[in-house]
Amino acid sequence: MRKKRTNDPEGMRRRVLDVAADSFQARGYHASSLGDLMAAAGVTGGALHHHFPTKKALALAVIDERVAAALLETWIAPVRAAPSAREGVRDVFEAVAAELEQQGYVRGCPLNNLAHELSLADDQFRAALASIFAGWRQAIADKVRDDQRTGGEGGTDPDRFAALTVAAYSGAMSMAKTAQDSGVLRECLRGLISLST
Amino acid sequence: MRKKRTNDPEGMRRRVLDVAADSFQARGYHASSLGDLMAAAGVTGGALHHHFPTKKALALAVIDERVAAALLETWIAPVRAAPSAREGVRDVFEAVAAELEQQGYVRGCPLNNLAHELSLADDQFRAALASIFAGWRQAIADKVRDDQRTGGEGGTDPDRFAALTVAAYSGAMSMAKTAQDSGVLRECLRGLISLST
DNA sequence: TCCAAAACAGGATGATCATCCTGTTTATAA
DNA sequence: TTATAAACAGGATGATCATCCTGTTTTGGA
Repeated sequence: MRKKRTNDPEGMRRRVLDVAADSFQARGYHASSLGDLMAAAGVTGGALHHHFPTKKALALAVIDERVAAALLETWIAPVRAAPSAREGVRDVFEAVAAELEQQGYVRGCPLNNLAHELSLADDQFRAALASIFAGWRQAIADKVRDDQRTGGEGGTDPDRFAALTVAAYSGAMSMAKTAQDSGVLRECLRGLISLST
Repeated sequence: MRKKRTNDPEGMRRRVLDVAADSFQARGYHASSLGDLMAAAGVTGGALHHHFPTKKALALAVIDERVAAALLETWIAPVRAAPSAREGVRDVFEAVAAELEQQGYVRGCPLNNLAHELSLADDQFRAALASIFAGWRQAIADKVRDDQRTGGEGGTDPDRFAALTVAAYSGAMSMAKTAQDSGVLRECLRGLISLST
């Protein structure tokens, strides 16, 4: 019997973060036990504790590295790349709605899920989540300002539009998750569009 | 030493529900231990178990009796009593914002807080919360239809307006809670109004 | 008055969970 | 090669928690 082991700190860290991000979104922070995460990731207690000394440290890493990245990928980057803020917002709503429809269930927005459970519990959690919200809003507002500089988009207040968009999306996802029906997303998008044209 | 005790089933049930509703909103369902609730309500384990056999039963009672009642009081009744749907919505937003400003902190919307934590965990929770959301939207949509019947309110789609309003409010409260700043509520309200006039 | 059921008391129990601790193995740099 | 730290293993521990159980008191009806 040969003994073999290959140390792979980055890979192990990544696997734990993958499993934790998934479980936190599906079951929430408190309902996700470290034992479950260890089993799901195929990681021992010692390894987990080495990379993340506490559960809180793990959650902060999930927020900083996974939740922020997910928002960048599904919202911020597409809006920046879109021809206009309004078109970008519409496309993201529709893309998310389409994805939810084909997967058949709604787990909600990772940012909102964690924000509700953690922002009152711990100020470090709160601050980390708040800064992601702020970056989200700013990306949309900046895009509106860009549109205004290059001719389009009349007198829309960029910050108001951004706040309303983020709020409408977050709230729509809340309802979609609770009803397990992504139709609300499209309904809210139509409301946003029909009001602003 | 005289022994005295006055049975007060309704009062005891009410006190437990008060404490539980408060704690569920402030700390969430999982982070609220029955021991804490017992201490805060001044109730023994036997009494608690007599009125609510399980923690889940307690939470369902909180949802059905307290969360639903809170929404009726702060949203549905004011909107129904308002001269128009739009004015009702605006007044509620402003009333809530004013209340949050004077109390100095934001605990979020009880319905949304519980919806995020519980709707994926248990289908009975999910269904109870979803029906409250549905009633909320319907009350607003009905008010719009009333307005249209009595002359006002042009071609606004009642269901779209209701969905957008509830989503915007829920999402704005999410952000306000995470940022601990009620300003977002007013910002979103301005966005809603400026788009719809 | 008497009795059965409801209301309440308070401790027991077993399971769960996050953290910690003591080792062992692998990588790195001198 | 060797020393040192990082990476990993796996069990121990103590605390917490929801539920249950046995017993006592109160209440309302017969």
